Amino acid sequence: MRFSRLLVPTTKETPNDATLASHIYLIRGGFIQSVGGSGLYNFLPLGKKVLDKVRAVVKEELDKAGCQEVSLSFVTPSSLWEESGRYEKYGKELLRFKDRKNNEFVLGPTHEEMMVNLVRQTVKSYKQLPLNLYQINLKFRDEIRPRFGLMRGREFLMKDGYSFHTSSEDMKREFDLMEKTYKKIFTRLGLEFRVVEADSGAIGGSGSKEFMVLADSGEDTIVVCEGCDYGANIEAAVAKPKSCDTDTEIKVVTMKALYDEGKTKYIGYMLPADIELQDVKACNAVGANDLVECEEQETVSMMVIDETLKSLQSGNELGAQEVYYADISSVSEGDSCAVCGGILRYTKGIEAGHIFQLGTQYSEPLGCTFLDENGKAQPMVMGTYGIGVSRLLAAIIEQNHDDKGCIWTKESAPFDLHIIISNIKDEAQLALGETLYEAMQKKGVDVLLDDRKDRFGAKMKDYELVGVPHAVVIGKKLSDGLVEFITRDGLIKEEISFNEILTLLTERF
RNA sequence: CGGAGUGUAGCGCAGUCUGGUAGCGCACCUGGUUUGGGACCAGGGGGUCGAAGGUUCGAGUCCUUUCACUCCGACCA
Repeated sequence: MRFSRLLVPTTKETPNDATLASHIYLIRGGFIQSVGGSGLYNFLPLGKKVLDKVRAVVKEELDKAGCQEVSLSFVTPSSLWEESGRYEKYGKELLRFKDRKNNEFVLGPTHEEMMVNLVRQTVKSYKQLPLNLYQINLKFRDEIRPRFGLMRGREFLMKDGYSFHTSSEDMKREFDLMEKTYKKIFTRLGLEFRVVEADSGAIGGSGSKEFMVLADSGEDTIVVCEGCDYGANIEAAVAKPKSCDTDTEIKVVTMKALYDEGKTKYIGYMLPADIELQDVKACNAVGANDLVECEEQETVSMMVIDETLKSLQSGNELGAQEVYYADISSVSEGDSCAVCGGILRYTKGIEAGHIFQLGTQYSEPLGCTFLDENGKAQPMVMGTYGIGVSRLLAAIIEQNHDDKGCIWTKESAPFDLHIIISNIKDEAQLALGETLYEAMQKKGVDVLLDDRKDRFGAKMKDYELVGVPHAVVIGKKLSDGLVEFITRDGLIKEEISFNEILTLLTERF
């Protein structure tokens, strides 16, 4: 591609709403364009190229693991969501609308219902299982507060996969396979990441793991062990229980739990005074949709006692109708690892992937069953696996940038090689540039030739902003027989004889 | 949903207090000079001032209503 023909609106100025490096450089580098704010973006040619490259890596690894790609209708009849019970539960993030015949639809924020519907209509026998289907398609979530560019847009590209099994053992085998596959994907994309234990959130299910790209700007706090590879989202992290005895000081935190149809309950949470209540664990412990803070209550309808106090507290003296024990304590930095006893630390991560063991949570209400060897109908056991593909672009830049711009990794870069002709009026420079450009193209290297009339400085700034891994600069020193080979990561410049540059490029690419 | 703020050219902003025919930088177009770190000179195009209503001889500016967006918090791939 010739730069002079490429639509890359790079800018000097940073957009005023951008605070994150990935947001700033994706806009400034002309990869994406904001659509009237509010978390919607157009992908310009460069952004689309990167998106396609990332998508290709995801697809390749999934296909190798035996998954099959499909594409589901983005617009989904509301009736499917009513069947699963999520039409009520999902809340305002779900964009609902009507067509001209007044039929109700939703714009898919995730596609469990749609995929289960597809499978229940086509799969009837245990002989057809297991099955792992996925798509890489648009999702829409009407986020309360979209921000950070591609990190949290309302419309985004997501890979969502769903597997169907005859038993939970087989589902767990697939779950492990997906963990391995995801690790390969993130490794190929050149990301530093950590697989952590996670809370299952609104999608539901039991075991779940998140793939966290490590970056200081990440929105999630994760707990990692210094001694072993234990890692967990702070919402799900567990530490080695601290020993408690009758002298341990106790506190009770009162919260209001919100349930379907506007029902509320007051819950008392009892835990050691020096440990903070972990909200997500606390919410899960009582099966509520949400917890809100409230005034202290004289009586509560339910008392949840932290497991560390199990042998010491009965809870009866507090007058609660029901008493449960659960892990509701949060993990602090410096706590001991439950696995190896090492020291736990906090770090920040970007949630780029999430895999769940779903079980029969969707297959049962939606009647997705198969006939087993005895001809008996059984609900399929499911797993679900997601990757935020457009978010990955942001994650790659968060992890790979400097104060000049993007530094794309090999498998994500919009081009393999960037050739800069310093002054196109210099015939020798122009001729060498064209020669290299043609030779590389013939070889199948995706090369960008900066043949614009601009001055050297402007071209160099654009190169640094766009962030292709390698560049050749053909400039002033050509009169001494030299060109420059640049590695974007670190901006390392090597002077090469113009006779040898073609050989070097041929070897490297 | 709570708190704060902003809507004026493609982008970034001034002008609003004190009403009087729309301005700056970047970008864009034309011509010329320039070519190793976002060039310079000269000329040029581009706006129902977020929307609706009101006050006034006259509204970007004052009043009322409304919409949108941004930032800070509680939720999420």
